Amino acid sequence: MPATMRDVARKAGVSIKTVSRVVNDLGEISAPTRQRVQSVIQELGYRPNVLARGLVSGESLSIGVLLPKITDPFFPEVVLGVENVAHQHGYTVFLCNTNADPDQELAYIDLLAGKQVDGFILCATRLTEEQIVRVATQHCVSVLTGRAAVRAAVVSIPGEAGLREATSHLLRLGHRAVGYAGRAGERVAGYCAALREHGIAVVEPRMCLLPVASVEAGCQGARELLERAPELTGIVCYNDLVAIGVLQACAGLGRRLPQDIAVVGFDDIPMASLVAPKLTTMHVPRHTVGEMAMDLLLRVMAEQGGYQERLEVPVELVVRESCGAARGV
Amino acid sequence: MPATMRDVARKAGVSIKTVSRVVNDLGEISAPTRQRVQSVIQELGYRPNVLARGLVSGESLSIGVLLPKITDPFFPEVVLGVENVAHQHGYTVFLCNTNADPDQELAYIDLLAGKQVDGFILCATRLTEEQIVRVATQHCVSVLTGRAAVRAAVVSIPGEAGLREATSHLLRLGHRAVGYAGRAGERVAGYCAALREHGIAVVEPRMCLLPVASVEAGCQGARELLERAPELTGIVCYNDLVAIGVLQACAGLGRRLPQDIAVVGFDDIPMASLVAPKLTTMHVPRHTVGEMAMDLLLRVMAEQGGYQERLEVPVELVVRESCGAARGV
DNA sequence: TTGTACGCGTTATCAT
DNA sequence: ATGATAACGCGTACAA
Repeated sequence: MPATMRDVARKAGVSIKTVSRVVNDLGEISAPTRQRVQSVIQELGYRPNVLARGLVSGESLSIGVLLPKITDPFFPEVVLGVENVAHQHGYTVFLCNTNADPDQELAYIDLLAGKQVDGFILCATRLTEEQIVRVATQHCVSVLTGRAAVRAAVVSIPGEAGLREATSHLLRLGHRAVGYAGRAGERVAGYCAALREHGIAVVEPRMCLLPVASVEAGCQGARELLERAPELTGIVCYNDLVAIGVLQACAGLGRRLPQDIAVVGFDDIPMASLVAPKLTTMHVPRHTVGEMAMDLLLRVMAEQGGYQERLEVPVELVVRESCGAARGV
Repeated sequence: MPATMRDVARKAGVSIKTVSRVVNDLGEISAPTRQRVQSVIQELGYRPNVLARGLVSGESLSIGVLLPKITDPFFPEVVLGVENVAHQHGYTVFLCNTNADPDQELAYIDLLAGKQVDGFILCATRLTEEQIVRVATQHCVSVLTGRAAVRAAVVSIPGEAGLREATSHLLRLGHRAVGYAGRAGERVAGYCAALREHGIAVVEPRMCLLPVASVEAGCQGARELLERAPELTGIVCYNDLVAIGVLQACAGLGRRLPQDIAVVGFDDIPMASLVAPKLTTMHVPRHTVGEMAMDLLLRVMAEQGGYQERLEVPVELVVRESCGAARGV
């Protein structure tokens, strides 16, 4: 059993309150007493019980980070960024994998609320906007999402603008038959918008909507897509995982990159520059994103309620090899 | 402010204890009372304060997972495995990045001890064995390491045996001039052992000892290594990151794989099968490893003290393309 | 079946 | 400068 304040107090021959004073460095205490207490603390290896302290103060100095799955290469760097600033401010982070299941998200929020966490960071949440708002009114929350309208404190990844840029890149390179592979949502919208801007018709068979964004799904999807629309000379993807799957499918089908077909990804995960050919992709500063999310949460917690703000993550096209226009790394 | 037991008790017109009884489902209560209390609980959205409960019970139902950096692709899957079984048993996990710095490890252990965590999982710890033992006597600890002798509860990754197998593979393929790139420790030892078994001299210049195991370090190291020992026809690596770095260096130097030179990695991280050529490597069942570590910790926590056990992780050679003997994926 | 009283380790109020 | 004492929210003896 670890030593308590009482133990220290007894052994030092002072009251509990006095021990509390030296532990919390509250001044109002004589030098000799402080010395004595401090040495007893050392001797007993006393360490304050943060839980008991939290019971009084009402804060646990812990936060919860919810994400679909830490094995998705997008998240580790984000989590690192979150943890860095959290730790800097005295917070510890609970990591929770929700499997992209809203019920599990809700369950975890409940669980952590019971542990009195001071705030939540919801990454790529699958909750409805209504649910998010509800959670945000009951707790301090910062949301990391690609979705457009969320009335909460959100760090927003501009999926639509990003895919618009990616698509435009291919279009500018002269591609006309450009397809899309990935999940539904803002990102396809960006793809469609770019086509329209360039006066190109959006045709259904050139889009392959995937339920999940993984290498396997991308590979399978690309196979179907290229069978359905063999005229494609370019494919823009929901993210890098899908793009890598597309790469594999092309390799299997004997379509060479970038000569026969161009591929663009999104996220710039570490893998992106290691596959062959190196992936052209939209770079997302994931570590910074994590820092932004935590910084934002700190503000939400400071405001204590209903705080709203919207931060846009800067994304940037990184041209590599997979689209035949290598200008950089 | 969330509702407390007292609020519920007052509103339901019963005592606190009665509320406690229904919350903890302790029987000894009449059906109508239970009904009434339960409905008030719903109404007020009451949720037990786990911290307060822990103050009494002495357990927080939280554990801490310490690792160098979650962005190292080895860890996410491990953490997922840990969290899966932790969650199954009612535990929540604090994730802590220690930057491979023993001081930060110790600091985090102290911090989490203050939060009354019930146990720690130390991944790839940089603590000395003495320090580990000390921590393990004060707390419930399970250690994930490649190191040989640690008197604690450990999940051991057989680095020596693994590298012996990797090296032997190249040797069996006819390679004689085989080098090593990576950190010092058991793994080089395995490399040396394999050479000796095959009657090949261990020569210093063929080994490149790296301070860190990263793609960059591997790339740089391989450049130096191949300059120093151009006769090499094979390089076994500390892990896949280093191996991928070696791949890059070879590409830069115009050495083709696997014709000119063979490369073997360790860990079988997701990237390993996505780079070109696909990496031959020692597969480590990382998700299982995480489960093992948490299962072990559960046993340690159950025993309450000085529990020792040693689990060996099964590793397995996966032959792909990078060593010119593709037989599988 | 239900309630009272105390303790868990800490902070905070108010005396002294 | 120092110390009683009452919270904080909950479990557990022990009564009633």
